[in-house]
Amino acid sequence: MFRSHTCGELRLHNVGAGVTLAGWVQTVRKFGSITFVDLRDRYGITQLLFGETLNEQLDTNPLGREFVIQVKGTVTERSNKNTNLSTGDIEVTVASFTILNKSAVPPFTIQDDTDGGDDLRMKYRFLDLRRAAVKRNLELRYAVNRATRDYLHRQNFMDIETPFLIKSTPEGARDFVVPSRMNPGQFYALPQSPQTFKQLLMVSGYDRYYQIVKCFRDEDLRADRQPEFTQIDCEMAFVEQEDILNMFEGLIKYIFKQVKDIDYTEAVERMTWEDAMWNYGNDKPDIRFDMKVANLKSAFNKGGEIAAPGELINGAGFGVFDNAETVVAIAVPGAAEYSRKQLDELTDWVKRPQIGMQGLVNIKYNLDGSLKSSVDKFYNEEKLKAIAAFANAQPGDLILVLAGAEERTRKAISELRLELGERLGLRKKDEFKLLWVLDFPLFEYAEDDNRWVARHHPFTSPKPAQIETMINNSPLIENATEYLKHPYSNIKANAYDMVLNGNEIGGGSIRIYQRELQEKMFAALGMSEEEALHKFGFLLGAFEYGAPPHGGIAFGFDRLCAILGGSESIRDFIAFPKNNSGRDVMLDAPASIDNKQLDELNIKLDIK
RNA sequence: GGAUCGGUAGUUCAGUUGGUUAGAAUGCCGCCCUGUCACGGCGGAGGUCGCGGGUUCGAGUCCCGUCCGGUCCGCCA
Repeated sequence: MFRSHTCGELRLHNVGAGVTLAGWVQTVRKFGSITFVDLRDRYGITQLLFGETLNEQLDTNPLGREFVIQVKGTVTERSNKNTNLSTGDIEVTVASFTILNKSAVPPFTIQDDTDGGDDLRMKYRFLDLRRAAVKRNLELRYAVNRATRDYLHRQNFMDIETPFLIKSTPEGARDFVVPSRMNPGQFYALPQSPQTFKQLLMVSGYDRYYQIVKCFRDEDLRADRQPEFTQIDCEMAFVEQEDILNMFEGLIKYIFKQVKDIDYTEAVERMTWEDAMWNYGNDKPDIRFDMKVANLKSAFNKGGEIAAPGELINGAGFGVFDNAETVVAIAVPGAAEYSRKQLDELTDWVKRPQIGMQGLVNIKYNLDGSLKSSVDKFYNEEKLKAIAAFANAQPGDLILVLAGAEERTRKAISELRLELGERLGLRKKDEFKLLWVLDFPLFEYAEDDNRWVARHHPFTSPKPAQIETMINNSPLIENATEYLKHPYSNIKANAYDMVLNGNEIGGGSIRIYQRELQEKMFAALGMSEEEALHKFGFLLGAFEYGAPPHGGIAFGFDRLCAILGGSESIRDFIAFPKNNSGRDVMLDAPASIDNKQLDELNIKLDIK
């Protein structure tokens, strides 16, 4: 028997018991003739006491950090207890020990507050994983996994595996490709998601499917993006959007309860995509705090008069806002006291190339009701007051105004809102706020190709009332600059995103299930009939054999875990993640392969 | 594809306007220590300042190039 107990389970009631423990040496503390050793395994730490009789043996077989040892001894009550340790009431007085394996000195300390940098920890990930902090993340991940399976199983969902070696469909993200040795010159693609397979499963009658599954996308990475990542992929037949929303807010609430012991009893808020963009400048707003975006453009008319709040007047503003396509503002609560330096710093912040604004106008709405702005020469106090009213500002608030091109400005004010929310401590890590964003546009205009692309994916169904609009209008865009006037711009999709604290954690749609409509959709995306058949003939064919109405959703599993764990980076929640450049620094992958392999695959390299 | 920050001891970092022998903490090694748990005390070893080139009497420091890493923009149906 290697061990009778783990290093996390011995308590006072075990005192007197003879035990055998095995684990890693965390620390050695020597005091002349006695030595304390903290023994660590997955379950915890137990203090070992090596008495005088073992001194000679310790001298000839010294213990170092991360040595793997086995000890036999007796559980004894400590004279000095350690309240920071679950096993802190006891220690094991060692009778004999065996070094099972030695360890080189680890390149960083195996502690919560390790001295190792990210790069080093990734290179020695197997050591990093020994740290309790990382272990807790993986435990949380497993808890989310278990809760998900538990809930979906009880709702009659069936886990069905779908293939990883599939066909490339160059719509959307870049595919990872795998050469086929048996089919020279041909390649598999790794799935960006099991999308078409789960739809085929619906046609096959497996009306509730799920899979916690790896997906692959060959795009540039971020702290919250990996080339291979995990989705909770779900699909249901015979459902409407409402059924999906209910089923999956149930799932998330169940996960909250099981993993975080949070009773999320209130209904998940819902918001249309247009409202999200209008009020937050963002399709995934963080609604833990208010600070809504005020659209000042509507506050001015051509003559420079200011309209009453709520009264919409189209036309340009005046002064510094002349010619601006969009003028937006946020009222930052209690920030009227910001110093000149702080305001300058904020101005620099929005001028960074990542934000790309020309400048930032500020209006201080002082507690005494007076107003002071960076544009006093353009606006008298009365007008500033009207702006403040438009921005829903209270005395003590700082109103920040951005002006410029619609898309960029809206994105910038959204970033500014999040930044100030962060600085004011309004984005609390332990507060969780869910949101459904609904009614996304079906199409997006792709400037580069002058054509429509599916905003979600090409299997998403339009709102039923707008199917006619799609069928009866040609997708051709006569005048690229006026694509917004094309009827397709206004078609909304049966698509929905679930947003948690400003992060998109899941998205899905009610799918198209009739061949004709699906063909029409491919055509709308500029695909020829031939092309559509070549790429998606199998799906179109399947739709001819009794495809049921269906829809689904996919959650970003890694990201969900990271948010529940209070972290920005999903890497901390993946056992063996890749770095920023898609490299596994431990394996040193990707790597070149030898010529024999290349020959077998009929591949010749021509590296530029 | 682009922006930006960083690369100095095993590790995390400091290093002034370019100026004598490049420091701290921690880790490591040795000695001492019977109640520690971030143990403590004394001593010691440890450096191609990422790499290449340039400016200079002199470069860790300035310039150019390059490699590696972080963050972000583009991209991610």
